[in-house]
Amino acid sequence: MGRGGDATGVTISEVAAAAGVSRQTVSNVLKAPERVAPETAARVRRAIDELGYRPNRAAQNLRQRASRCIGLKMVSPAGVSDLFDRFLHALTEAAGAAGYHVLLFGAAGDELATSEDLIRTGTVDALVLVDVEVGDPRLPWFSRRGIPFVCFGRPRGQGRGRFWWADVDGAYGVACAVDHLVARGHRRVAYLGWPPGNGFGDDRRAGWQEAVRRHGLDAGDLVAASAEDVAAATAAARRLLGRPDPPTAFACGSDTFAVGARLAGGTGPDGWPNLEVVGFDDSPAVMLMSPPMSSVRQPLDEVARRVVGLLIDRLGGAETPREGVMLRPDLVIREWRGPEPVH
Amino acid sequence: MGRGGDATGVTISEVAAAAGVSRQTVSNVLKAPERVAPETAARVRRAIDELGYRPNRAAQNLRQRASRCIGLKMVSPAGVSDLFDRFLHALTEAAGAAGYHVLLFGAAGDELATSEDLIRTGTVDALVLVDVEVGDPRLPWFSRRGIPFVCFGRPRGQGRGRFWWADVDGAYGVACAVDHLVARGHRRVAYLGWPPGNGFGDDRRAGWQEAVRRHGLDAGDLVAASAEDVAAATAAARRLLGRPDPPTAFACGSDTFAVGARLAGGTGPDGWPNLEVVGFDDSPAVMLMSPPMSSVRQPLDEVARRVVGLLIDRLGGAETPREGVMLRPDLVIREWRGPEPVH
DNA sequence: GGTGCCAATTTGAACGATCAAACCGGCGAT
DNA sequence: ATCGCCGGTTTGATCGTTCAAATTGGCACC
Repeated sequence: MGRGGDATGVTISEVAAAAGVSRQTVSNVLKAPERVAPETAARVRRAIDELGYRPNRAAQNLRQRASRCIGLKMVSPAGVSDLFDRFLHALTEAAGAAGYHVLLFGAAGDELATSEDLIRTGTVDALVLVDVEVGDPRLPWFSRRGIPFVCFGRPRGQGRGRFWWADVDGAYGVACAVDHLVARGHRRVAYLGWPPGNGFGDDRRAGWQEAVRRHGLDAGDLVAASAEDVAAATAAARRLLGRPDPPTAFACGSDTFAVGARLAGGTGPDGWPNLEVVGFDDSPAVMLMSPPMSSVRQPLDEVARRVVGLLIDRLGGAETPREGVMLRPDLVIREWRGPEPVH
Repeated sequence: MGRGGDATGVTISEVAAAAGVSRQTVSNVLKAPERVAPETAARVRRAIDELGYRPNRAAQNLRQRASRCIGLKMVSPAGVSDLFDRFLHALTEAAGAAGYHVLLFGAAGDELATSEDLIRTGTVDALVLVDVEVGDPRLPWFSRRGIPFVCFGRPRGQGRGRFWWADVDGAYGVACAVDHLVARGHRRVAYLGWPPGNGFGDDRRAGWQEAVRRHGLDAGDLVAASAEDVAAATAAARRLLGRPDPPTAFACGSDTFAVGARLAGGTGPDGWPNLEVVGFDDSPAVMLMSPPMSSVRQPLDEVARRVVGLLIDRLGGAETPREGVMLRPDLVIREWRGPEPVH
């Protein structure tokens, strides 16, 4: 169990001496037990336990030319969604399960240079990129320099097959939201999200479009866009609601839009909101609304596992697949209190 | 500028050969330039740039017996507050400014064992502990084993002077909230927070108590407690509001309580809430309420800087200070829309 | 001209692990 | 008896850096 004491290192040589074997045998006991005679292994293991030996990570890293760390740039906490937080949690767990650690680094300064430095110094073996934008310059830049990375978010506008990525099918998620609202009896289901040009924004809007067509609804122009903040979203939703044949429900590109839409709908005399709205991301804020809001939830645990899996394949030298992984989100349905849809 | 190319290592020996000097001289150019003749230094620097040399981190770590990483256990994202997220961001920046990186590790398994392992293997030099509880077992356990750590949150119930910590004065923050409400004309200011026994909960309640006394208000028993979730908080606030002389405003232990209190107060015919409430933590959710809620904001950037500063002192061998740092939060005031206080 | 000293630079030896190759005794096959 | 082989173990070298001590050349001083 080790005698506790100070945290300074017991080396493999000390263990070897204590067990009366060579360094290499100790190493074998830990890394390739099948090469060691059982009784020798037992003796070595006892010495390891008694001395509390733990292999020095820096020495391993130096020899093996790997840090078993993956780097992630910290992004500023912004907005109501704790998406990054949850992804980070999932990534930490997934990486840990694969023997890797997550090393965070700051946003200060040039991200490209900082990232390259982490790789070149061997501080991390690879990078995880989040918030991948249309034509994201990081992808070709890292790729050209041989910097291993995997994206959360499919690369758009630069050839699918050239990078490794995992992503969530936003179109499918919004389509589920529409399906749900239609099943609840709504016929005029609007969409509120980002203006065109934003990659995942376009994707989510396309999901609404597809579902609306599939259900044969005459809601083709019930679409609004705004900046992703509550005030702007409220104003945009209000414009749609002011039309002669207003929507009775909204599917939204994010929870922030959804909060805006619900505010625009106002509340009835009983205090319940007038407008049924489904959000996207399932942020903590939407559960503590009253009544709580349904929202599309991204399978972040699975995304993180896939990202780590791809990373390990990539580091293992697998040049072949270079393919992305698309995952399906779930709609988290929360009971509605408010007016039922009427036609 | 480096020729880019693959990410594999250029070593210090290659630079030395290119510049026609010894390894050590290259090292000196980087670490102790005053020992090197200017023209030699220039030549070496040119070689460094041309080859794109970057020192190997593992080799440095091995030689210097330090990883320049600090470990932080990822805590599960819970509740409406993005406190951890923001602290993590601040810590990453503060650590980066001091030449350290933040290494995250998962919560799976035994935290004590996992943490000790990170230290013993030399993966991290020190730990940052958050969510320090009353009589937290981690503190004596790490301390006994010589594991360097600094807490965000003062250790309670185990001798102030024995550990390094930085914390935010919650009592002061709540007192500010009360002062603000009193200045706005309220005379019956209630408190809603955690039941007694929780360290920072008691602290924050004490701040309310002190302020209420100082203002000579007869609000001594206007205090309620519940679990920290919106439903429970709403119920608890409702009980206070149902009394013969109900409070006209609330100071709360956290934003979650505050959301509950505002919900319990209900809204008037104009849609604005009836009850003026001040929260704690300034989470993103409170800004997007309507009207946005005032809240006490913890100075997390400063906390992180102090934590890193203490850590470096600690690692530098400073045994003397062993003192905590107490920081003052700010009240973020947001314009109130709703009934003015009446007596 | 020898001595001492200083600045500038080099050499040798770690740091702690692991890889590759060598070694060793014993046993079965030839 | 010799050879080859094999499981088990050890030896030597190496990863890339930095610390500590040694070395060099130059210059002033007595």
